[in-house]
Amino acid sequence: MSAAITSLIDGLNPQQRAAVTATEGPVLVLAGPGSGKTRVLTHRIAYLIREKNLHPSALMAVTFTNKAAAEMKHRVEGILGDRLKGLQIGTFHSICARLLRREAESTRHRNDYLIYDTDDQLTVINQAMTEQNIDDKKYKPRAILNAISSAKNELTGPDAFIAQGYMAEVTRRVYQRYQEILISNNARDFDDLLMDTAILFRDHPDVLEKYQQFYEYLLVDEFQDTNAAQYYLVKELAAPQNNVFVVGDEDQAIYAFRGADYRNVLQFRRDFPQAQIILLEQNYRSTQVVLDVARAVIDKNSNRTRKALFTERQGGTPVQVFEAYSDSEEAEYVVTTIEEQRRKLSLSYKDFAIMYRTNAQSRAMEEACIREGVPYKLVGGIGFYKRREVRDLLAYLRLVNNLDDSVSFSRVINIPKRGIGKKSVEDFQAWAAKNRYTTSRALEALADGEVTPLNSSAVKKFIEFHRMILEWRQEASSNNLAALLDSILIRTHYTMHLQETSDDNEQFMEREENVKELRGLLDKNIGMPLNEFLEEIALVADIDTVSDALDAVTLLTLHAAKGLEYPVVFLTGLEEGLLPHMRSFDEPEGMAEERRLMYVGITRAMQRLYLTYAFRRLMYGDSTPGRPSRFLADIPLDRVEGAPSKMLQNQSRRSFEAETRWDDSTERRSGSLLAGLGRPNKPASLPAASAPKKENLKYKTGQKVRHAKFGEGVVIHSLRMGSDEEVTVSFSDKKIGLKRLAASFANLEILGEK
DNA sequence: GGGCCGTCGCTTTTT
DNA sequence: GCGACGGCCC
Repeated sequence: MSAAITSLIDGLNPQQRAAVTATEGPVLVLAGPGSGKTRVLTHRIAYLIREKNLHPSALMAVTFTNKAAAEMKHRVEGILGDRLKGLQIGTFHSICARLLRREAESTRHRNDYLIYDTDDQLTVINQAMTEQNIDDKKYKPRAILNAISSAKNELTGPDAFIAQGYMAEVTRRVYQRYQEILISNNARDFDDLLMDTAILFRDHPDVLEKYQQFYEYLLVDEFQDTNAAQYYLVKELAAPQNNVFVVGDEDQAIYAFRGADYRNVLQFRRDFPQAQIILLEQNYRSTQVVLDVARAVIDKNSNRTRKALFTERQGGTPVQVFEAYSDSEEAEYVVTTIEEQRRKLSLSYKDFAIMYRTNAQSRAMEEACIREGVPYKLVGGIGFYKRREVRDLLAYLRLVNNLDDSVSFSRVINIPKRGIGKKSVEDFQAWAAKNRYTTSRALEALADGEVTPLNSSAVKKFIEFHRMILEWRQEASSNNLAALLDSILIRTHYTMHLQETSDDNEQFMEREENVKELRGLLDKNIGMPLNEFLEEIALVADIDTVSDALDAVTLLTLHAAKGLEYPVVFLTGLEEGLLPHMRSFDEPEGMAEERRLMYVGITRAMQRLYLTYAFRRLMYGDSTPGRPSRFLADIPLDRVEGAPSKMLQNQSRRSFEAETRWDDSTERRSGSLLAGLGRPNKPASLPAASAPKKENLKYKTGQKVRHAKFGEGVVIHSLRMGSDEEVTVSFSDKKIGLKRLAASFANLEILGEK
């Protein structure tokens, strides 16, 4: 063994070493969080290239995000010290997208096909529904889209879709038409990228064989989050040698909603009984305290391989729990704590992450960051490519690339205003559909003077628009995309349009800035064919665009946090209905996934972990009461420390004791702060709000009250304590904050309902 | 065809 | 609390 090889496996533990060097045949690695799985993957790639003398192009590595792919490539280059020409590394979607372009002649699309995102998909769904007179009040387009997406992820095409029941029949009809429109538009949705590749392999054994021979070794990361289509692709490509290496952790499966099925891990063992199974159990990321908390949460899930995660980093700072009155107080606490800890521990802003279940929760955090002057970077939310002006201009670019894209066509045909209204566009599309014309064919027919239901002035405007696009098409062939965008901006007077449609100057400037940013992006990619540029931006994930260089706090959803790590992590909004999310209350599998989500969040923390929740939270514009998440009740008390404020500390401690103690007596909980813990319960029936009425208590949640000494405040909740009533009040004087008072002594004056 | 204004529904999570 | 959409009027 050469010195270079030894250094490749030096510093790896025996299990990691086994995973790196087990090159032949199927291998399944079950890797706990922080167990050095990326290290294993990169070293394995390097090992295959160095030791097995493999050409990089004979390797295919699938990662979960483009960011992870880029990082992996970078790290392998760091090990090998040279370029990895031809190494295929990327997400399933990006790898399939490229493959489908290369093999276009064996598919139903041309190689300049477009990739539709969710908004585009909904436009097509709506069109398909309108055409068939399906009421979108009765059948939610979004639900139908989800059903179609699930079907595709199971590799069920529109013809194989069997409808049982009325809803399914509606779905079947929409699916049928939806797919026709996509093909006619020369467009694919995300799921088609996978399904069409699978179909290609099924119907063209010669093509499949070519790739089977080309890719001698396969590696798949985050295997627990693969769906049926992806698993099919892995299995097909791996054959016949089956040099397939998959890494996953069932406890981190959090994408069932998009068709992922962690049982693929079990399926893999069944399909490859000769597979080597390697467990990575040593954690190099977190302290023992963090791991204890993580374990306490995940151990409540059944049907899993229990792993004995361990670390050599004994001890650690106890997990801090903070109970806030409102979402804004929670945010304030998080941000001021970051500032305080950053100074105390000499950390950078980028060492901190704030995590939450839903994107909507980012708002309060952002506002607090702005107030406190803490720099932050937001992952997800309304991303750059979702801005109206960016979408408009991209629609022009997409049309230039592919004039059959009816979605982009109907988006910009009247932007800026050209006097072509909704009615004209609908008539045009209906006429095109009736004649089975694609959009470009229909436009040509108009120019040829074919009889249409449109009036002559409308026809003239359509023809004019068509000509304009064709001219840009000429320009696009030079691959100077920034110049092309300039032509579009000038010819359409787009800036003027922006000015006219902006509410104020501030909004106008912001939008113009976005246009400039898009132009900058096009300029950076000078020489890149338009189609490739469009493909690239269609497949970027929010997380891909986050800069590591920027020193700022990261705000992200728990889903986006997968695979990342931070010295200090804040898990926020730990409330019933949020985490676990109310949408998972009625399915045990959904609840188990929420728990895994919590587990993923906890295990991102290297040194310090903060868990926070709020009594009241702004939802849909008004404040609604909440209760601490049931998952908090599973955390061992001796790993936890209360909030810094003395009073809240007591409150918090009491809550936790209460939770653990009352875990098996649901009845006693009603009317208490922790009512309903451990039991599915819709926030609509929150005992905090409804129980006092039932028990005929004097004070009700939300009431404004005055105390002789503490001043004015709001009742958080009230509960019967023997013959007396215990009222918890949040006083407007911040120094007083929350108080628990005995009603008979406190003499609270009721000032009215909120 | 276009602009204004009121109603409604909404939120998981994402390639 | 906000954006999408439908109804209404010019």
